Amino acid sequence: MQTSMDSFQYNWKTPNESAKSSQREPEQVVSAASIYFASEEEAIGVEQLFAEPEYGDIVDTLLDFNTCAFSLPESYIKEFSASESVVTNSDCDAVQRGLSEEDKTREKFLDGLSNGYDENHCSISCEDYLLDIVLEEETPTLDDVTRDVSCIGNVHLEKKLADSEQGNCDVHVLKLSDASTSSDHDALDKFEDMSTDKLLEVFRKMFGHQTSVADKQWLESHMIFGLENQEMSDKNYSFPKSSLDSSENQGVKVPPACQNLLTVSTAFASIFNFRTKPRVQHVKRREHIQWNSFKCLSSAAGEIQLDFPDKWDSKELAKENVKCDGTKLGISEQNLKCKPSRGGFGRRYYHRGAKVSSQGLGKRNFQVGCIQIPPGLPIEERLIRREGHLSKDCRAIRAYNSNIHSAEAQDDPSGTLSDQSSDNSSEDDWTIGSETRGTNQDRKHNKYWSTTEVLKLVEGVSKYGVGRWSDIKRMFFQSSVHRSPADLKDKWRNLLRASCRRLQSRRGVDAKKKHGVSRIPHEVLNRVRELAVIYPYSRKHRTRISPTASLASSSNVESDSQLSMNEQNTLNLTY
DNA sequence: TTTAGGG
DNA sequence: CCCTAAA
Repeated sequence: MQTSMDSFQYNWKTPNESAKSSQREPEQVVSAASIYFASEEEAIGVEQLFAEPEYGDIVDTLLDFNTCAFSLPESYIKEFSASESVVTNSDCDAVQRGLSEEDKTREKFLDGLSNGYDENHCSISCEDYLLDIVLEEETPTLDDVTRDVSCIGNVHLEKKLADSEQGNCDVHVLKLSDASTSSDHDALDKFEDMSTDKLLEVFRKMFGHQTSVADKQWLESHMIFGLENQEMSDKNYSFPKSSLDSSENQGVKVPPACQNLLTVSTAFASIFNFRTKPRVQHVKRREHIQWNSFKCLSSAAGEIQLDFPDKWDSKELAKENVKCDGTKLGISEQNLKCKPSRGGFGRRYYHRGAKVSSQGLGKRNFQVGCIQIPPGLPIEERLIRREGHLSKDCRAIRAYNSNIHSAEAQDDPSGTLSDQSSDNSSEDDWTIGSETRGTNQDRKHNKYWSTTEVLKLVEGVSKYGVGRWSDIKRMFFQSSVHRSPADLKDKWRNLLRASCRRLQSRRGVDAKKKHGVSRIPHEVLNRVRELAVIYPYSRKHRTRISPTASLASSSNVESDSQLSMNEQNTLNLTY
């Protein structure tokens, strides 16, 4: 059986020793590691842990070594646990004896260290600790243990043969600071005078618990350090002057080198105190679809700092949110956008930082976030239908539903509608306007206005006047679900513009006629103009029209006379 | 909810 | 057609 040490990546033993020990008694190669705590707090934490009754048995033998092992990956821990690694030079059997018995206890001990403890944190602490460990390949002399002051900011791990005559028992001394050695020569001298047994006894009195570690050096170091910690606590964590090598250390200031020690010791303290260090909470930026929620949250909270994407405009969204298209995944587009970033028709995306008004979202309370609709699940349009006018959300949902039922008609079921027979003729000559424009499925319908519809609109305006779009809709477009009062208004405005354009530039109109864009009969346009005179659209609109109209009238006498003539006709017209 | 008006 | 402010 190989020694556990051999598998340890750090070469705890010199090759010589390793060979020696494996030659002799491979299974009895033992190592002991001692930890010198750099602060009293840490030492107390360990002491308290050791004082736990259930751990009392293993404390004496496994404690220090487990401390090291715990800093290692689990595999190492297992290996360490498997090998009864801590043996005193005085009693190697004790460990073996206790091991089988204390196996469970030790596991519990190790579990306890990590129990309720964030694994990451633990490993981080251990990593930090390990990073600071510097192993010495050379076998230090006895003097090194006592004199060596490696305050280079690193833990100095010294491997030492505690007793060359009992070479099968290694003692690894893990020093966190040199404070113990150089400064307290007095104490050290005292301890040196003691016999090992005496030291053991003193140690037990000092620390209040039993230990089977009978290595003299180990005992001395621990006791000296204990004394030092006492001193250190009195000085409020300022290191003893002597402990800080040559440079004088004044007051509370801790030299950088020793800050490292504190770091290390903190790692230990946190482990032994079962305390979790406060961890930095990272706010991860999530998918774009949820980003708006984050944004609103942040604005609500006011303090949360988020990593906003640099680019949050239409193009990025269009690229990255393809899957988020409301028509594809049932996510209402309205919830993805806040403010128009580009004009025109078609899909629009919104700049960051804009507000979403409740109006834009309809009645429902989808202020932020998105509507997740399970695929394949149709949505009840009626729930959000408003009086023949489909809300935007409803339209998006309709588009979604129409995707599901591909064969379904574009019109709504119309079961709620009263009469449809009246304008069958007008619906015949609808032309789908945007079919050539790509997939603008989120638009309402893209149906060009037919001539009959325009006539109906003119009729309605002549009857109700301009502005009573709801009435006109109710009277003349009752069955036309796709024509909302707003649509009528818009169409009227367009008609008005068209009529003015015609006066303004005959060439432009002709060109448009060539392209088939305008198929509105002249008579209709003239009639529109008449009505515009009778029913002023609005002051703003008039001011916009009037200059052109006056211009047209001045340049074109015929149209002017025509206008007056039409005015006359208007009075006689009965629709 | 409807209308006006900007886009 | 869409969107929003205002009524």
